[in-house]
Amino acid sequence: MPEGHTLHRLAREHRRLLRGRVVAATSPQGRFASGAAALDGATLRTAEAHGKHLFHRYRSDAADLTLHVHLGLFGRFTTWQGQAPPPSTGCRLRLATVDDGPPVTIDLAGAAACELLDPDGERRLRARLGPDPLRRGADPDAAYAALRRRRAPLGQALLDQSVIAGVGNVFRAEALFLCGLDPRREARTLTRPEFDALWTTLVGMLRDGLRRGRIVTVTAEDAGRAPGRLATEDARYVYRREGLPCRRCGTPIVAWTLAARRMYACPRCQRTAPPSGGAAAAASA
DNA sequence: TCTGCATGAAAAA
DNA sequence: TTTTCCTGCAGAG
Repeated sequence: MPEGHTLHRLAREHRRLLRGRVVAATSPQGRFASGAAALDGATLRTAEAHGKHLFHRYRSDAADLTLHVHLGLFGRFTTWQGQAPPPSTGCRLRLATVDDGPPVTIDLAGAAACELLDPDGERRLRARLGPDPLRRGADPDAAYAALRRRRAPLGQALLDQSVIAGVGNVFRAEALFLCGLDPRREARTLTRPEFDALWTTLVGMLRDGLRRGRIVTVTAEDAGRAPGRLATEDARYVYRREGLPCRRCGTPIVAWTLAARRMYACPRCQRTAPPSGGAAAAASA
């Protein structure tokens, strides 16, 4: 489930449950044994997310330590308050409070990255990330400038974390649908008004995902009922709906592989052509 | 028990 | 552009 909203939600949860708490850190699976040893007995100062990256900031004796986690496709955190079961065999990192407060245990498994970063390492990592719509001060101009530099298809450019940090496969498909944009168009042909609508849509979707804890893009009007109660497959317009009728026009949704990921779109609702050939394309369609 | 698949991204070729 | 690495789960056999 990890797109940007998931990581911001985890950061918030970890701050709420662990900020100021002393933790015991272990690596039951063993692959983060040395890192866990360094973290053991440290106090969490804060947790934050940038795109799909999560950072825990700890103070241990005199040293400051930063834990960096990227969940990748399979990673997941599991949290217990009170008694926790034994860690699963794949548990890379277990954090468990050892102070007098209420007991909290957080397990991490399947992460693509779980490492301690020094300030320089974090700087290099952050330099590769574009603006994150969920972070204060996110600069849409930087995202637009990056898109205008790319010859790659818009659908591909949107997954590039150096363009906009936090957008994943669900958000890209749904945002492009809602904005009526053809994913195959060259990113650099995007006009400023088109980009502004796309950015606004993404900000809204990410914030909504952060609030709900799940991705629901279908409006109550299009769903015909309260979207909060929709089953996952009914909560989206195009993502994983190949062959099913578009909720707006009834045309079957199409899917293809773009930049090694599945891209979904409505061939009728998403054929906005670049401004130069727009009128002719629309007339012939 | 085995297989395939998943909301990701880096390394290799 | 292809391969590889993370793990857990559902569905098939």
